[in-house]
Amino acid sequence: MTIADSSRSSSRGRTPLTSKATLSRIGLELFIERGFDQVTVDDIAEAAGIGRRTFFRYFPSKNDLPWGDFEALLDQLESHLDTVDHEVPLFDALRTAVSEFNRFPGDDHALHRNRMELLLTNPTLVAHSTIRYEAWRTVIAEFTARRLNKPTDHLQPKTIGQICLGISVSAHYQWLDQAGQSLPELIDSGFQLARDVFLT
Amino acid sequence: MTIADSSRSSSRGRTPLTSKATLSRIGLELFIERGFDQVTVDDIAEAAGIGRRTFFRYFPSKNDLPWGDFEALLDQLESHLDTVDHEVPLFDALRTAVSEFNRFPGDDHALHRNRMELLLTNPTLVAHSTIRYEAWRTVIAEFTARRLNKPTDHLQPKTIGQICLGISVSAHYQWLDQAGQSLPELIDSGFQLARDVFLT
DNA sequence: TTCCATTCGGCACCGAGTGCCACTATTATG
DNA sequence: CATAATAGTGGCACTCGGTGCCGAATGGAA
Repeated sequence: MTIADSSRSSSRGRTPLTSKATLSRIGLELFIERGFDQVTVDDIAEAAGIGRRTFFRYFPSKNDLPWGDFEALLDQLESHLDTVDHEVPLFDALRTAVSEFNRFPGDDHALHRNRMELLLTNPTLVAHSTIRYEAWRTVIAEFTARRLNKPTDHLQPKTIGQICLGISVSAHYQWLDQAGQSLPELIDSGFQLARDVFLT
Repeated sequence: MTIADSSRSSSRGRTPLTSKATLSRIGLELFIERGFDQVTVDDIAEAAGIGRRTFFRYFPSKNDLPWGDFEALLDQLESHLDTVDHEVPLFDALRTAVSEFNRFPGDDHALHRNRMELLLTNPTLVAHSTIRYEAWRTVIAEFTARRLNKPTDHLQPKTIGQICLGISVSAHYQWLDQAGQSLPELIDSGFQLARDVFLT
């Protein structure tokens, strides 16, 4: 078992000095404080009390730090989609799922906002995000493919995946630009506004 | 005037040893032959007969090489959109514009295919592409904003920009996967298939 | 010829990321 | 308790992309 795995139940071997979650938190703090490009991996490693080499055993790159446990959120989205009633029209199912995927309970609003500001503002992170987005799109595409009775790699589900991501991303930017608006509602609006255009 | 500018009409100073176009061609050849990650900037500089330092005066990064003169294509898209009749529904205007933007005359099909394969396959290039895409989306968003009588930074035009890009990209992937299909037609289909979902 | 603008490219440097390997901590086993 | 097996740690050296600096080379203009 490698160190990158979250839970270690097998007992042999040295105890890890830190965790992905801890490193992510420390890194995020430094990034928010000084800016992503002004923080080196050495800085993070030092702040976490580990060696630079060890850092790269927890995260494959500095860019992955701000994402935290994105996979968990993805699983959440996936299992939510599994439970959607078949009576619900595809459009509404997607709209609701994407919207709810971005509803965060109470107190981590500020943190989440800072994280998203980083991810959507810094050019390096914006570029790197494409890799994360792919998994997200796949979840949408698979659901859509099931609903439409088509293979996952068909043009239609793939396109819908891209579109949902596009709507979500552009709502995020809007959310960052203008404080006070609810992200889920912005996403919902995005779906509606897009539909308006598609109806000519 | 800097070296990055395409035409140099002012006469003073040393004559440039090469050009962006030449460098792009040389780089692309090497990338296709050996793979993007297997070619270093030193390799390209050597093949072009210039110093490594000079390379970075022509291109800000190795990642920018495969794109060639993308700006020219963008201008083309923009000026095409300027001439679209106001009677044409927005959806059709976008569908046609994006589709035609990806119609390439005759003989550079193979080259364009290789270039796109590189850009859409290599992770580094996929990541870097986001930067290029932004300009593309802006062209779409500005047109849409004009049409809808809304500010460019409004949620709707931004979202439409993202969506058109998403449709285009997913059609590109389809085009790469299955030979023999026309890219413009795939894009056209993508728009239609997306519309189908949006109509529930 | 001299001046000036502009390109060239070597050099030294930085930061991300990797392969290698010895070291250390921890648990299982005899 | 001793020892083997296992897994994390981190130093070292290296590659590669990218940048700042600065002097050398080039070619038109005065």
